[in-house]
Amino acid sequence: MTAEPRRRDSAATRAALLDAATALFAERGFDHTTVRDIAARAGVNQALLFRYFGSKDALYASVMAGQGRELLDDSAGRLLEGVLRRLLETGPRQANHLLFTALQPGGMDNAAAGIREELGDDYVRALSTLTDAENGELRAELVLGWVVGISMLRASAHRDVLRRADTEEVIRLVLGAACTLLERTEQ
Amino acid sequence: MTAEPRRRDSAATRAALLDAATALFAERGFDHTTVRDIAARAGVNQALLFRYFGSKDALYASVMAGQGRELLDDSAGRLLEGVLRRLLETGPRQANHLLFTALQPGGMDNAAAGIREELGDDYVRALSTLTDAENGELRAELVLGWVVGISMLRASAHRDVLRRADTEEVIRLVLGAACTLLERTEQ
DNA sequence: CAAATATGTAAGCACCTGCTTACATATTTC
DNA sequence: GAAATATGTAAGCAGGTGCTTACATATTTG
Repeated sequence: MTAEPRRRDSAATRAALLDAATALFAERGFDHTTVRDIAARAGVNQALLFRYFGSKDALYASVMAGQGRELLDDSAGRLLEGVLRRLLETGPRQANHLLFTALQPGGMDNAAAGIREELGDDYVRALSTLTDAENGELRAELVLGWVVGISMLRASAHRDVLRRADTEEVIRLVLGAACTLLERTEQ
Repeated sequence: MTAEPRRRDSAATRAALLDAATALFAERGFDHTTVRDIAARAGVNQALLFRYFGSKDALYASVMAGQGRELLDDSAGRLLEGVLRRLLETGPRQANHLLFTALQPGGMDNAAAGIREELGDDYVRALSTLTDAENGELRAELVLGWVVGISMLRASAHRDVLRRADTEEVIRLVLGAACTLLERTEQ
């Protein structure tokens, strides 16, 4: 078994491209990330991006398919708390979380658009299980919106109140307010 | 009395450009609005955009200076309700309100960046007068984040729960939850 | 009226973008 | 080992972007 890295390894370069794209899309958003940026960070020729993924949109779709649901890994009850904690604990640099690049308007072709739609639905569905009010979907959507907004503000270059704030304090405040919307609190 | 429109009128074309830019930035965001789009909607030659405003960034700064504070026109107590109502009552097309284009990451030069900073501060300052908790600023920032997130979700192409929802119902839910943050509370 | 100035127009430049092509070199297959 | 294939590289294309320039025409000024 030769453990030496092969001088050519399609799987490795594919993975490097995916990692670089994930990081850059999260940092800068879709529009402000160029295929040359991605290839450079991956240490790879940019033509390979198109050989392995076909287009920038398709690469974005791959990124979202792999990473977009990471925040959903919590049990239903602790979902909101888990989402907030992960959001608040990520470094300021990647504060503009991937999920929320999906909400930016315009751009994006149909392949990527399909992924976006599913993703939002998944979060809303998970959140709406937390309440049995008749308008549970709306309540869940409002809570999702809160998380989105907090993420946006954290990513905003000039506003640092949220970046400097204590994680536990933020979680306490948000959960306290949100539980008036999601009637069943964490168990 | 010549009430006839003059064949050449710098003030009028300047205003037309400003109006067109305001609408397009709100609809599509900064990046997805081109100077040619703006000039076309204004019915004006695009070179005039640069004669009257200097650059696309400077035009954006002018737009924000003029319109960005429109949501602030309410008395302090009713601020949140007023902001929400205006937000929810604007047509879906311009749902991506101007204020929130300012939160998109990257891009934007220094002229525009200065305006953005002030703007957010104004909203937070207005909101933080509503609570006397020691971390009032953080609480205000969280509430601002909620408004931002709701606006983002409304603007998102594929999610229409918030667009179809009853305005009064949304306001009732958000105010009910937010008052646990902004009321004169414990501690 | 004539000169000076303000306003409008068409064309294009320099740069960046996603993407493609032609080719070189490594790796596998027979 | 030779042919076939997989992987990497350099260069460039077509289209879009913000912005500039050279010029035409309307309006104001003396």
